[in-house]
Amino acid sequence: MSIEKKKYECSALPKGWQREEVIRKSGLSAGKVDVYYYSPNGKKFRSKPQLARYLGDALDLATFDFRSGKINSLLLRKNKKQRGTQFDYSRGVRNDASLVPPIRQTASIFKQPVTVYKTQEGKVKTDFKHGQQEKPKQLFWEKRD
DNA sequence: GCCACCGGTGGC
DNA sequence: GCCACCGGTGGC
Repeated sequence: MSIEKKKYECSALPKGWQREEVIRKSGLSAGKVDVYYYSPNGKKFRSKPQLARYLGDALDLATFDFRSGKINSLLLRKNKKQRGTQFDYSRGVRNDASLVPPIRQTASIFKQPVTVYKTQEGKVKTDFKHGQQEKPKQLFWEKRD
């Protein structure tokens, strides 16, 4: 059947991430479009908070519009409650700018695989459905040519 | 048991 | 009233 389902690369995200639109075909909400994302290793994401938890500090989603899959600077103003653990990057901090948000989303700036470790910040909510803590994981891959 | 899918609602 | 988010479950 021709259920509209499309899964494409998402340009606003690092290489390998895909965005999918699924149109609901029945029920009261028939016609509504659900948006999902898939990490390079195939994990499915249903919401921006879920994405943010997974990406941690590796990518700043502040201007990322989950629904459209694009960067929308208007989100900066209307931002919801931010965790207190935000770092003020605008001061004269000397950092390796390429590794610290905000990260340019257009280019593949990671020259090597990036591994993110879950740190012991905010307590994760009690979701033990999967029985184990997430292991360190590779979030993106280098483009090969 | 998993997961794709629609329902329900909290927060705006 | 809308809609982002996520709960719950039917169907496999």
